[in-house]
Amino acid sequence: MEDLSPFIENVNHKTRLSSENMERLTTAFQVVKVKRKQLLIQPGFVAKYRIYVLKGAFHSYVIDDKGNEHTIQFAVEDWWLSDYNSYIHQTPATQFVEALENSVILQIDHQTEQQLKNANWELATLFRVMAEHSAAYLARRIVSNLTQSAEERYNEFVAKYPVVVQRLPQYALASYLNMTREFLSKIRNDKVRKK
Amino acid sequence: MEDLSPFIENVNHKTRLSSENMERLTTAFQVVKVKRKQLLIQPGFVAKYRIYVLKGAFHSYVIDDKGNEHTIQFAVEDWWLSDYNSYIHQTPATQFVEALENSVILQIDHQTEQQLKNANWELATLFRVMAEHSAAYLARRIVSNLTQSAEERYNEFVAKYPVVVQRLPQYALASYLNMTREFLSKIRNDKVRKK
DNA sequence: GCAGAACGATGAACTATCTTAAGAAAAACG
DNA sequence: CGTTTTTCTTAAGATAGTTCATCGTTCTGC
Repeated sequence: MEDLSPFIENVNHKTRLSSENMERLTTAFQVVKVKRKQLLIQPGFVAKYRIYVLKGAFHSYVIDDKGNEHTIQFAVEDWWLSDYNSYIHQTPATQFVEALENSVILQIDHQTEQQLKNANWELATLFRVMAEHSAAYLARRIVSNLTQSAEERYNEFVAKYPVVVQRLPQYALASYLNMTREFLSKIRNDKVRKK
Repeated sequence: MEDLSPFIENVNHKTRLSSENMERLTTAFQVVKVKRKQLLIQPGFVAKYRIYVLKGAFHSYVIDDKGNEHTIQFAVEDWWLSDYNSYIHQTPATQFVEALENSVILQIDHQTEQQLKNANWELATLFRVMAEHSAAYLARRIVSNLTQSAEERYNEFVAKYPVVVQRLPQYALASYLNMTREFLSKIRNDKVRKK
């Protein structure tokens, strides 16, 4: 049996739910174990699930015309993840969502989410707040990509998520920060030498 | 008297409202005329309003440490705009929102929006759908910034918003596409010569 | 615990994009 | 309208970031 308390706290932090509604919500999610390298979402298929990470790490990425992989999003414990375009609009995904470690997730499928939102005020509010927070977060990320140099973006990420950095493969972090793995390697090393 | 029909259609396209609720919604917005160069939102002040453009054009931008302006977002007729981080979380803004032309907007203040969302199911749904669409849109934009070259980003923008391009100052478009005005100028000219 | 694969470091050559500067064109506004 | 201000173009030199190729290291699955 998995411990759902991080999930419950995460949700209550967005909007306080009555215990019946929390019960409704948690039973709407399934616990799923996922092996490293396993794909949860693939281009061409509609993203059926919204995912919450109980344990482990994921990244979502696209592959461009030249065959290069670009990490769009990370998720470790207590983070949410999907291909939002695909999930929200129920259109075919363009992203891969892949486990970076053996992981345990909670997932809710789109149809169940719709039912909850239509049937229940508090739960509708929860999903609204989640969408608002996502939008605000993505807007911040766009600003940082528009205004900062590669090195500044790296420094910001390290400052914000010092623990996460340790767990991510460097090539994935590099492409998330919009630079090559080689250049990230150089940045890190220049930093060490300066000391 | 302004014609609100584009606004009404825009809203109904997101979620169908009963006529009473549409009435509630429209009366919650104020019509405001704005002169070119006028600022609707400024860094340091909390963004009080969510803005819908009835007529005219706007851009939001930040100014970085070196004094360079970066356009984050455009809005012409039938688009929505704010500093979402500031508006959603009611924290001080980091962006300017400036009129590029003499314009007419509809605006709703944060408190009124909260009241509508708390009092009314349909209207809460509307704002949820808006947030979901914003998040999905911003996610697409991040992907395009991560995977495309400067020229590809420009081509995509022209293909998507051919009319809008005509109306925007080139310096604003350049910074929105994450390049210098000079480089955008070069791209456009190379294109003409190739013909 | 070992073999094979995946990952990270390094350096040299290269290129996309930026910077600076100055003049030309266009637009704003009295 | 005319003039003042803003925006756009051009071009040369500079640089942040990429590409490619290679090698050592670290995982990882069996």
